[in-house]
Amino acid sequence: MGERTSGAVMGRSESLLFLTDDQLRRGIEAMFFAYRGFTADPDRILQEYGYGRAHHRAIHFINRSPGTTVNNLLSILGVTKQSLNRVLRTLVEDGLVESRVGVRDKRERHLHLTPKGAALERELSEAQRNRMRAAFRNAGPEAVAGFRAVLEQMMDADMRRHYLDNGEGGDTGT
Amino acid sequence: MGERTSGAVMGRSESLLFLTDDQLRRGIEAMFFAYRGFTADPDRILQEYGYGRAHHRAIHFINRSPGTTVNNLLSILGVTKQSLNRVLRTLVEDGLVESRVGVRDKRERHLHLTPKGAALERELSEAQRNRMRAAFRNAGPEAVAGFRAVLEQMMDADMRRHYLDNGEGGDTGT
DNA sequence: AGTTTATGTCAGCCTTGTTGACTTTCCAAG
DNA sequence: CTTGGAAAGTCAACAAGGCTGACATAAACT
Repeated sequence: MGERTSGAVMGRSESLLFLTDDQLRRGIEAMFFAYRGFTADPDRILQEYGYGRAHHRAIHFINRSPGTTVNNLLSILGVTKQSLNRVLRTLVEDGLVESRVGVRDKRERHLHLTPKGAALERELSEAQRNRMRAAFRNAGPEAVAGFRAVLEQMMDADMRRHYLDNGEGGDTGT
Repeated sequence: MGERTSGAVMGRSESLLFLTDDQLRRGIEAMFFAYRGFTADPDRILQEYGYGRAHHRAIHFINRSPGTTVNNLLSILGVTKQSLNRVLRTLVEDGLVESRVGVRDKRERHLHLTPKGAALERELSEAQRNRMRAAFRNAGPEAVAGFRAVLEQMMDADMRRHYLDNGEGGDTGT
């Protein structure tokens, strides 16, 4: 009985019950099940249009940073250029994304959503935000702060950069 | 300017800043980047063995519920039996999983990890727990409670059942 | 002029999901 | 005892979306 706190030895310190193996396992499963819920609604919508999660990711980050380059998108998404290109090509062909040759550096392509692309983005993000909003509302502001704190710690360091690069926030105005 | 709180109209109520569209978008990206980190370490290990994430999921839930049936696993993982069967077959062939014919109902197969399977499970979950532990420790117990509260709200209702079916917990012993 | 960078593209491979069709086993109800 | 249906397994075919490797082009940099 009692708590196994694998790894570091800790001398029966009271306040570390949240680091027991069982608590960690629960955290792991929470991530697994929650991520499924998190993607479920957009996935349903995407299916109607014949797109997949990869298209959603591209659309999301182009919308977040209009005019972003292919290279920047690659470093955010962490896939190969061949993989991204396949997705991007269909989005351009279908008229959801516009690829503009760079002005200062003509090698670069700057990506923008067309009105049609922006419309799909709105549909997708609305569905996802609805679920997130319900979860946030039911859990309360304190929980939301904790949620974000833990997730931020869970990211790879180089991804945290992309996450913090916008919004930043810091204090929530307490 | 000011906060757009899409969806429900709310009369400038102070305490709902955490429900602005921008906060929700930040939450969405936090999930995206964190899930990548969450799976990164196991993915690296699995690659060495020639397995994928699907194998990890099967191993995890067989370990959590030894003797579980294929059908139960299917409802937890939410994939088709063909998909699961392909993964399960390789795990059985490779001697990581044992599939025992049911005693009471001989149609059912009860799944167990072999010592070899348990060893891989340990290696995988240790890597994943290490990251989770570091995130929990850096964020603190309050944040962990919030993290779990939000994730639980984000799950589909029928998945919450699988999540709560073990551990349960409720209070963290305040 | 030569090198590096940004992008695109072709070809082929793998994992992991899907559907559909079919079989075997075996419990349980008629 | 027979039969219906559930549980499990299998085969085949397919698609999405990862990957590697090789190669092409244009532009920028040195």
